[in-house]
Amino acid sequence: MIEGGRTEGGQTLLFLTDEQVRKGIEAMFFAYRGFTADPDRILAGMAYGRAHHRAIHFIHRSPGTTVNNLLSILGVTKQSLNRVLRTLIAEGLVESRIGRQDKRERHLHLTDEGSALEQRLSDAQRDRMRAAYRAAGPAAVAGFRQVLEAMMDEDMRRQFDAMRDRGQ
Amino acid sequence: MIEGGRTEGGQTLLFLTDEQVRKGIEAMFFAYRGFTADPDRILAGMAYGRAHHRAIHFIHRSPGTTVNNLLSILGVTKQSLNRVLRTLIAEGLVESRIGRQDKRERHLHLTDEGSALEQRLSDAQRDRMRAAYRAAGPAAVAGFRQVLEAMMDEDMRRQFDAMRDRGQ
DNA sequence: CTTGGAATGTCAACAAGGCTGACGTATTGT
DNA sequence: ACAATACGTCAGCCTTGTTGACATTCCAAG
Repeated sequence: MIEGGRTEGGQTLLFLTDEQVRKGIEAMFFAYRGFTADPDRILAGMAYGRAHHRAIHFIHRSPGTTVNNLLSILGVTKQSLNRVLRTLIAEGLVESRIGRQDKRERHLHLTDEGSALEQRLSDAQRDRMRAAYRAAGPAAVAGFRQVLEAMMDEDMRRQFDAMRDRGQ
Repeated sequence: MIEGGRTEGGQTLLFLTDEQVRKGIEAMFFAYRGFTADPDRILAGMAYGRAHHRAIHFIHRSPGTTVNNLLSILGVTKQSLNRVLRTLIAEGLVESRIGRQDKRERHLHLTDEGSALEQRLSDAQRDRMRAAYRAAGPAAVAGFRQVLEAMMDEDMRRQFDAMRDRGQ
């Protein structure tokens, strides 16, 4: 299906037709829809959307992160993020603590209620991801991650790799 | 990194920590950003957006497709799609031909100008995808596709597989 | 100690692109 | 003749992104 060859130098060559690459593009499109479908369904009833989910996810992932840090991870403007954070704080899902060293900074934490929602959302998303992983097998998962990482922008890859170090 | 085992029955078991699955989720998030970044940049100057890109892509992919068909592929309402199609038709990028057998249907085609834009957009996106494929290697690409397909909703997978048959 | 700049918050206005609901018009099939 | 289908359109709403302008608070350098 996808042909690969090796030169003497050991460099991998891929003989990819435009058609094969296009299938990859479309797979990405459809898969991302599935990827967001479950959290979207959960959030549909509430006054929250995908933007709230993303904020909650990364606050959960990096408790105490600053607004600026979150900004660069999410890749949106502070005004856009602020609107989301404001509602989350007002609704008691997120707590914003003034920094101790630098009192300009706000450190963000999930409240118990926020953690509960995070759990609900990520459970749904993780279930789907886990099912996909199981269906595809370990080798496929490794390849999946490799291609995704190669598809990121430089800055994002750095962010991602930095999070890898801190993670697990 | 990701451990896999096999039972006697031949069924693959994956021992995935929540952490590993979460990394997959975040990889998906960051990669999708990269995935759309290039077309977004191109479209930023024009009066078009991601929605126009998607319509153009699938009209290019299935010339003569009907509005209803496009609707179910894109997963949006007809009002939403109509807004996009209206501008594309008005700007002369898309042509809408009344069906011959069923005159209620409109068959959509790209004009030369529409094809030119499609080319620009997909060139950028394909370059990135191709680079990622090359960086990751053939085995990784196969795995990538397997996981993506497993991540889709049922209906979408059917759509996708149907397009596979017609494709290449 | 003053001041420039950084980090944050907030207001206003706007646009893209989703959505629902309602309605109109051809056309087709029963 | 009539119901259903395919499509277009108007109106209004929501989320989430954008820019621009401005206030506040604080750190750090002069």
